[in-house]
Amino acid sequence: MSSKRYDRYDAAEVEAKWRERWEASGIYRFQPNGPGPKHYALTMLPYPSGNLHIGHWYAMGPSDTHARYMRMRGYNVFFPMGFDAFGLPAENAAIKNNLDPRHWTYSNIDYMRNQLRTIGMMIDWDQQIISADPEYFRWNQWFFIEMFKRGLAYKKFSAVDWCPNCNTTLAREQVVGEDRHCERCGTPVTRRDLDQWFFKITDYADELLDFSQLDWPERIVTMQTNWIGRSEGASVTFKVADHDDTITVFTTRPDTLWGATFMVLAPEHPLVAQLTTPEQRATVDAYVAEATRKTEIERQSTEEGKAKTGVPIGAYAINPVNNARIPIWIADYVLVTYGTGAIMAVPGHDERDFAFASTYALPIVRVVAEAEADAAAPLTEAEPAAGVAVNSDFINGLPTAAAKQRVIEWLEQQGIGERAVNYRLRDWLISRQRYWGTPIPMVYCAQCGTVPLPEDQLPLTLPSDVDFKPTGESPLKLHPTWRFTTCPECGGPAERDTDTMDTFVDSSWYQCRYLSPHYDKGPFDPALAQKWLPVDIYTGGAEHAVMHLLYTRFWWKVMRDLGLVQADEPMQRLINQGVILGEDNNKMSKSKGNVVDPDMLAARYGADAVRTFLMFIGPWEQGGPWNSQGIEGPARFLDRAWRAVVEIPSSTDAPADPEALRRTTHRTVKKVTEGISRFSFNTAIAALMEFVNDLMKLRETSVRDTAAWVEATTTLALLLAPIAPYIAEEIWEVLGQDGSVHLQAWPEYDEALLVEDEIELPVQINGKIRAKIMVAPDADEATVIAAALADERVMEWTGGKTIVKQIVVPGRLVNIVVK
RNA sequence: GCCGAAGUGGCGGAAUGGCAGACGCGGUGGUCUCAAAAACCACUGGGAUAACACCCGUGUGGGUUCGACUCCCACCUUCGGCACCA
Repeated sequence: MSSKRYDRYDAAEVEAKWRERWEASGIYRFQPNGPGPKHYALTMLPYPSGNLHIGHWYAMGPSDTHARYMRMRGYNVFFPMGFDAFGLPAENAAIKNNLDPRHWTYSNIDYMRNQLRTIGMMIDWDQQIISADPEYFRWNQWFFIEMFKRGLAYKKFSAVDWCPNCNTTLAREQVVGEDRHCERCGTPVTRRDLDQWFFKITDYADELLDFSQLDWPERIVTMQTNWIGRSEGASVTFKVADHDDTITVFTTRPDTLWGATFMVLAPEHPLVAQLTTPEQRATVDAYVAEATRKTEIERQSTEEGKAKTGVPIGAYAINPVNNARIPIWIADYVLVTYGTGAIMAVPGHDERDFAFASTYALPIVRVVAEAEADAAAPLTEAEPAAGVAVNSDFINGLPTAAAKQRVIEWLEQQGIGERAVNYRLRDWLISRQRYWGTPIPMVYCAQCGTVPLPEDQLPLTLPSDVDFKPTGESPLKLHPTWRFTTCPECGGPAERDTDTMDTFVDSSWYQCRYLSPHYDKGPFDPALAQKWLPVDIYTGGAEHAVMHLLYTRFWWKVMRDLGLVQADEPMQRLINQGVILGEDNNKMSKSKGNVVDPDMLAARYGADAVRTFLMFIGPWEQGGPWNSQGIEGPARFLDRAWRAVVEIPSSTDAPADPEALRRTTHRTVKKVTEGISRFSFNTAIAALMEFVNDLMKLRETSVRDTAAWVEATTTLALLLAPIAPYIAEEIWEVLGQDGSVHLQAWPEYDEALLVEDEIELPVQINGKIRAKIMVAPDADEATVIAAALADERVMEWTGGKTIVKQIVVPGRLVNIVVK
């Protein structure tokens, strides 16, 4: 042991030292062909807002801990980082402060990269990607064109969601909440009719519903499943009386066709205008106008089931099963965006139809009952439950499931319907009327139509001399020259698409690009992709459940179908960390004044302490409130760990058992190993705290001069390495060990050392603990019971009573049941 | 309304059928100091007691079990997600 005195651990100094040394020695460099099985650990890349907040630390520190742990376990770990650099804040800053979004973004990135370095992650910055780099977004454009060629990218004129604050359209996933507000800024969206680009994610709807190859949180699986919203049923075509037109509806209950007593079209349904009779024209026009106004302003305020409104259009449809003339109505409870925008109304067995029929005195017929005999039972409310068909001709008596099948067969025979599946999922709208994104690489030519740019014209970059005005039109459209070009096919005059892509495009495939960020023969190097993809563990927030996490699965499947990747899913395992709240238990926000500044904390306590505390707060997946006093605990713990190793005790005369220390060491290895491997960082740290507490006591005993002490302290450094990488490295160095602690193998524990010579066993009488006995851990049942019954306290409780039963759980307890 | 998760000391949490409250924060008392800070030591769920014994205790009410924070049923509360999806 050196005679040097280490009296204070100076986190700032030590951390700065190791940051430099690590970077100089390149211990975190990506080694694509290095030894060990590959492990690709990925954490969601940050947006370069300009400042790293505590939530970033919470997401990244523990991810880094697990990645470091895997590396010490012998895996060749890739744990990259980059920046999701396109997006509105940069452009809004441009408008507000007259700053170039490019400059704003890239200077933020430089600043944040330094903040990220502070955390102490094992990032190889040579692998970084920045999505706003032309060498990156060029491949967004390449993918777009590939998808266009395969019909997976298409342009459509339709009613779309518009955020009046962000001044752009949004994808359906990006409109949230009851009031249908913009996911980004919270402003309620409106509707606009626009010509926009879509990615055909619905082509993959069924495959996206298959989660069998994923180890993802149940919550996310459920959210995606609900979002995709598959429902099975039939499409049925109704003739319109005295018209050549037909109306097709989607129903999940073809078995209730005999109960369809009217039909309802969405007010926006294209046939409304043609079918409305002259007498009804005025009423219908007024209703349609009102519905349009409502949808634009407040959409459907879903005051559950209340006040369903509608008007008849004067036309009638023919119910194909019984040739009944049923009136056609329009009502805004039927949505033009779902199914065919038209329904057959079965008031007897659908709550909404029942409410509507009740309001407008339309006939209600029972066609499902609990038993055939109940065919005439009155209906006082809708009965959507399954049963048996009644009043339904050839399906009478059939249970609902069989009845559905029978009717579908009949419809198919008649040629008026077929089995059909409907999804709630809509295609992904990716056009954005903004500047700071990937330009859409398409050209519109009067002669040749819509033409993709040839590959040698990629990347199509953004002009820098742009006037940023929140006009609702893309600044690219207002640029004097940018949009004007020549047609790649005929060479004639043509115009570019002036919208840019949704920034969720950037993050849909970025994990592939990290492997070869400067590769220029394709989106990524296929050899590296072959070895390193898919991602093994992906960590990040759950707020992306039906946006990024759905888009990236879709994108991956497209890449697979393009032959770029092999697996079926992009990220094997997903862990969602929780959210760090302010001390007041509210979401951190500047306006609430409850924001915690990680830079300040790192300066005061050290990055190690901040990391450790964040992991110690509680289960990572749960998040929780910050506690500015709470960080003192982990800070003290690290300081004590340091002192346990370096402080020279005044005396080591007190006797102690080195074997007991060895057992403690090995038990700690087991607990920490189990904790980190199941992302239960808090219990791993608690085990280390106990260990350090023990070491603090034992350092003033004779064990300090034994091999057991050396084993304990080196093990401490190793176990601490993934959690608090700086202090672990410093301890490692002080212990005189060679190389970096981060290049060492994770310690193994010896099972034999986990066993105590003698254990304390609680003895219960009738399920209540009354005594404790000392026995050998492997003592047999008879021995244990004998020892228990011989115990003085046990005899007091059993005296004069009959022993009915004796339960011995080896190593855990004894229970004696008496009467 | 539907779906999902969660309710444990003053606080964050631990224990997933076997000693409830590990570990940490906070608190109380003490040591050191001229004093303070830091550090260290002891105690810290409630009742009761001089102290022990003992009794109660994991949202509420039932149940299963030798034994339940843990499993089952019903309910309450909180937080998320979806919400006229035919």
